[in-house]
Amino acid sequence: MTDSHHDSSITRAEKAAHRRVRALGVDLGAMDAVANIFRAANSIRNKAERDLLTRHGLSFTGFTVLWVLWVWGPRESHQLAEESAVSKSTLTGIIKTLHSLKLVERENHPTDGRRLVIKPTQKGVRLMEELFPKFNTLEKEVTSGLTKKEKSALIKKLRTVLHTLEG
Amino acid sequence: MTDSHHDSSITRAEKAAHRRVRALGVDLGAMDAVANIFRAANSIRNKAERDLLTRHGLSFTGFTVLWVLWVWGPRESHQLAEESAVSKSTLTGIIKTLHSLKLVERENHPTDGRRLVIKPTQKGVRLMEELFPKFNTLEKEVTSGLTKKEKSALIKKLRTVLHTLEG
DNA sequence: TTGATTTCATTAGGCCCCGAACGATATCAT
DNA sequence: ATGATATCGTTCGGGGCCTAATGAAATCAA
Repeated sequence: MTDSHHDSSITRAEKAAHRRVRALGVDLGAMDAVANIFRAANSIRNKAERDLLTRHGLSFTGFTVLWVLWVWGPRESHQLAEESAVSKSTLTGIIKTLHSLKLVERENHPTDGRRLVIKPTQKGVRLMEELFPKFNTLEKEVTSGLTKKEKSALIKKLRTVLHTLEG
Repeated sequence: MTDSHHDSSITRAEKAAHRRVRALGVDLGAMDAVANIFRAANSIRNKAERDLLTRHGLSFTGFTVLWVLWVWGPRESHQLAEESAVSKSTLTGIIKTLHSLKLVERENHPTDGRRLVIKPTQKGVRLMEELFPKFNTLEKEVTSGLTKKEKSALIKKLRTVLHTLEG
């Protein structure tokens, strides 16, 4: 049906949406692009939680925060919130959960009594060393329908969207 | 730096992540593809809630559910949950919220006492007729860095990911 | 130095989100 | 017909998620 060997055909939901909005002068390309970004993100998140994270008591966001700590090392709370793309109050709750799992520690800032430094524990580091390769395997699986070149093209387009949003 | 006129350069966060996992034999293309899908979805969701939905008392998911009802017409509860990509128990809460806003009605199924039919109210339909064009404008904005052809290519690749996940 | 302002993390309140357990209804077997 | 099974939506318990309000600590002003 297409010139590709991958299955990328339109879904029933998309067809119905097109029918509904056809008369409204809508940009269907923009609509489908955004809708499919959400569908893909939801699907991948659910799969990761189901197949990998829930058994360790981790939510996807908890995993993300621990990942950021693993990549960047100990961080102050507000930096960690920003790099994890959650609010400070959300982070308070996440850190509480991760702390109860003994995956992170809180330390007082050496000179500023208001600030908090979060660092991964040895257990947290070990968990990421175990989990991250498995997570990457999952990432490989869900993108296995795309060639290396196609993945690069996808990444580039998504970055363009992000730069548009930030600019 | 690239052959494109759009800004799609790598971010500081991506560079740090690459440094951290370089030695682990990881598929960076798969990693960046998935990470950027999440970043894009989060950014667009936040923007839509902030600029458009919160003032109407709608969450992004509430908007999605109302959108599904608008596109498909009255739906049984379990269908609506599936098409909105939320669990049944989540839908119960969403419907409660939408009902308190007088945007949807619940009706008993004509022959099966267990089932529930959800339908948008006139107010719900009017709100979608007002909101959807604005939402599409936002969709156009966030994808304005891409040509029509690039949008098609993006859509196609995301559908491939979704078909891989479902298959 | 001490009062006002700023900048931190946390709490409070409200909704979203899930799986598991629950009650009600429908269906199937016998 | 009636007991067992399956299928609905809801409730419950526990987090995630936000903004606004709060309280503690640092800084600035005079």
